[in-house]
Amino acid sequence: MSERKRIGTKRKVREPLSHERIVAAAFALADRRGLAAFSTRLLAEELGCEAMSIYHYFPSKAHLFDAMVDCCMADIAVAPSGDDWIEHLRRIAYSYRAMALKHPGFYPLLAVHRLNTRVALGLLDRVLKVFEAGGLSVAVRAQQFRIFGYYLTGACLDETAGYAKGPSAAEPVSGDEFASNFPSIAAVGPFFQPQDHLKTFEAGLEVVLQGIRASQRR
Amino acid sequence: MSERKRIGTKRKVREPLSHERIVAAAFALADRRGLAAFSTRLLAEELGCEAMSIYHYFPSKAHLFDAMVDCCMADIAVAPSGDDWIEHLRRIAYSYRAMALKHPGFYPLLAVHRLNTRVALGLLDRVLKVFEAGGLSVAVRAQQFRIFGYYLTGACLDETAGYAKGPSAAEPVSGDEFASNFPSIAAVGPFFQPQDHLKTFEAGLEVVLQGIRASQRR
DNA sequence: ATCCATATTCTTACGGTGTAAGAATGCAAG
DNA sequence: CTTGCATTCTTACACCGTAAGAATATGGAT
Repeated sequence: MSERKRIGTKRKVREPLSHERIVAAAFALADRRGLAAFSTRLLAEELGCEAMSIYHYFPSKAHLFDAMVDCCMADIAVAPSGDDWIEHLRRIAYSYRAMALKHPGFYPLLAVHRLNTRVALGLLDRVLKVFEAGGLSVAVRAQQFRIFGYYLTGACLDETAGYAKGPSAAEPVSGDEFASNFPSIAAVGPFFQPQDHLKTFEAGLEVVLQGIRASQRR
Repeated sequence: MSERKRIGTKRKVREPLSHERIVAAAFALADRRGLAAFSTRLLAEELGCEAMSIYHYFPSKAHLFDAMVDCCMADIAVAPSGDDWIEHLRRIAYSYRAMALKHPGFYPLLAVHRLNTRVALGLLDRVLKVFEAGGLSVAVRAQQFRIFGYYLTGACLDETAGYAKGPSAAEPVSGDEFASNFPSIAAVGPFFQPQDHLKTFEAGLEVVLQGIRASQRR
């Protein structure tokens, strides 16, 4: 129905390519089929174009991934939201997790990606300012910032690519063998369900935040 | 000088292939050149054979990776080492980190790998038994076990593939721009050196262990 | 020693990948 | 319409994992 589709009465059934449309399609493909299945040719198919057309917008697959990382980072809300800096960190943590869960297929790449674009550095800088606002010395906030990041990365990685989801060629161990050979795992199995993830994330986050708050007195 | 090299006076200059030799060469290649550069053909070159010869020992690259994961898991010491279960967890954590740092190039794969081999499940089972020894209820130990794992994964991932080491196509931001646009990162930069990693890991680990101990009273 | 069965290694080939080079097409301004 | 530029496509190359089967080595039976 859009006017641009019928200029010159030629059937131009496709939206023209753009950075935004390519990134959106890339997320759709990565999150639906997984990173291992991601390829420029499949992405082109998703976009209704040829693989090389993508290269007019991104000079390489790595640059496209950088743009996707930026898109994720820009999604994380770090605007100040109250007077308590710990509460501010808590909100950042939830926002970060929400971003990861929004892109479960792509997140494992983000978790191991070098964050040296301006967008990503800007986010890290703003998070560090929250630690500054808490009055932590430079050495302490360097340390606590990293610990905060360790926890977020590990938690989100587990929720998106963890024990139950990562790749492996080994055939699954049968239920019977499981119960007899790995009884301790079998016992906690019922508590490793998706509906428990949020509570677990919260519990760990509170411990980490408590550690950060305690570091204030140093 | 070994006797098998000169049977029949033919120059048989190469050790025969074996699971162990292939896994060792795979670690050497992955840790030296990184996972992105890892290929069966390069591995074959490292071994002095043709790529397809590897397939006599491992039915696929994924199976080889599984074997490498098992090798890493078997490296982690979980033998009981005293009466305090928290101290036991602490030792497991240090052992886990040592394993990760021993294979910095391979660890990022391990971090996102599905752990469903018997060796890996055996390790997880033994770690869970430590939580049982602490007297935690099944629901609580399921949660605390995961939090423990989140922290270890995130910390080791950062030390092996973190901010400074992951892949990215973006050209690095210049020092000048860094100082003026990302002053908070620039301030903590001097405290992001490898020699600080161990102290940071320890600090975060103690916080997590404190949370685990606190969960005992529930 | 010879023969054979088996284990080990290599050769060749196929369909996939990222992407370099340049040709074809579309479009907006003169 | 022509010209120039932005956009898209075609073709091609080197590399990847690995299927299929040929070549070779090895160790036991005769």
